[in-house]
Amino acid sequence: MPRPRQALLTRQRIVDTAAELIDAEGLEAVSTRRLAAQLGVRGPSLYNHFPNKDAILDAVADEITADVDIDCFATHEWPEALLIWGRSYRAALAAHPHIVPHLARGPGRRPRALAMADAVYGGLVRAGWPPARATHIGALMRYLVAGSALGSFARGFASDPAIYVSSDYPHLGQAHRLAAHQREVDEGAFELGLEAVIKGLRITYEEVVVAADHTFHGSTRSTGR
Amino acid sequence: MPRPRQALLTRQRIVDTAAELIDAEGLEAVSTRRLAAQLGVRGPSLYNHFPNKDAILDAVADEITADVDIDCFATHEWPEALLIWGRSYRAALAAHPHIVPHLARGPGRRPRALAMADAVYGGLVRAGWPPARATHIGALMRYLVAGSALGSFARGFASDPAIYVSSDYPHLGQAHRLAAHQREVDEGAFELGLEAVIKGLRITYEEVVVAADHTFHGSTRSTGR
DNA sequence: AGAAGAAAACTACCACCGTTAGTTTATTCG
DNA sequence: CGAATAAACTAACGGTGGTAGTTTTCTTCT
Repeated sequence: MPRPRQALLTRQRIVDTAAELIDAEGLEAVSTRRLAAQLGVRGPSLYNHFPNKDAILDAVADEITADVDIDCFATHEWPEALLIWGRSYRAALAAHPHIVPHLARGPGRRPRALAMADAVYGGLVRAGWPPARATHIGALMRYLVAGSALGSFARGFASDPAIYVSSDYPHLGQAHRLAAHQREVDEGAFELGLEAVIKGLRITYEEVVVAADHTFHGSTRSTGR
Repeated sequence: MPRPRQALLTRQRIVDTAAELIDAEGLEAVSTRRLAAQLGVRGPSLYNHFPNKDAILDAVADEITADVDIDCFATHEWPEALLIWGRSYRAALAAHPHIVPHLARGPGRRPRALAMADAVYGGLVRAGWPPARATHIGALMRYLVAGSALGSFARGFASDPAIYVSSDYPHLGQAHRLAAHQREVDEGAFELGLEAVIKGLRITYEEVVVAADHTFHGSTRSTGR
């Protein structure tokens, strides 16, 4: 089949189909040939629209982060903004957990990931956080979001109770039940962590930012508080 | 070459060589044929010692977590224990960051990972944390350790400044420098997170565990909230 | 309008991957 | 001593990401 009268593929259609395949069967199930088949086409045709497979996954990842709320950094104080952003970020990823391992490689050149990093960093610095601390906070939030959305903790436990009855693991008698409650566990752990982090950061903020500001009071530095 | 007079391979030698290869060239560089070549042997010979490639990676991962300090849960109060355990866990993984993506799939059947989960969970429950909370705390710590050891945040930024000068990202002007400071950033973020989490958990502990214990003082029951 | 060039599908490969089957020979066990 | 096991091998299977080159259609330029 040579060039068809009406193009069979679009970047958008490829991205959408890849996302469906990832959600349904996981990252490993996505091969160029399998994805192409789903699109009614042969493998190499994808390379007319993307330079390589990684670029396709990048596009999927970028799309998934499209509706993460980053405006909150312009409209809320930093602690509330972190809360809103973190929850919407996690929700976006948890809806497509299989893409998270790809996403965990870093923002790379995905435009929305960069815009997000920019908004977070900018918001925190504007609030008075020292730049290095702002970077740390952004990284820290990523750890929580990615780990929890991936479900890396509970998912790994087997649902077969026999594995955990060994006397080597006296406290893991109920561990097989984790597999069934994975979503609740990972969401609960995220909420616990998010709130603990923000509580802890408020304390640090008083010590580092507000106290320092008093020392140099009258400086032009904005504190956001 | 048939069976040699002296066996060429040992499980230990395979695991060590795999670990070296992973550290030197990353997870993707490890193929059965490549690993076998490094051992002076052909690919399929590995299957005389391991059932499949995944089992080799599991063994590497388990070895790496060998010297994580979990005794601290028997010898220290829970906040100090979390601090010691978290730091030694992170240090162990950060020494071999390329294995972290494999490890992030969960404890699976790796005995040391299970022993660790057992010690953490047992220690927290013994300290009075409700079982569900103890699970959450363990998961949360894993998120921090894995995310930070993976270097997932800073590593992803390109060292080419040109990418970040776009007016779309007004605050990322220095982002290209993150690539050079990756280790410091990820370690700093981990420390910030660890301390914030423990600060936050201390507050929660007072509210949830101590207060409840006063209410039912003298009872042996642990409370769900 | 007609030529030139780009675009989008294809087929045919390439080297590599994890894994299995079956072979040969050395060692170990009964 | 014979049988069974163990550890290496070769050969092969189906699958992978990706490239080269072909055909045809669509678009663009003169």
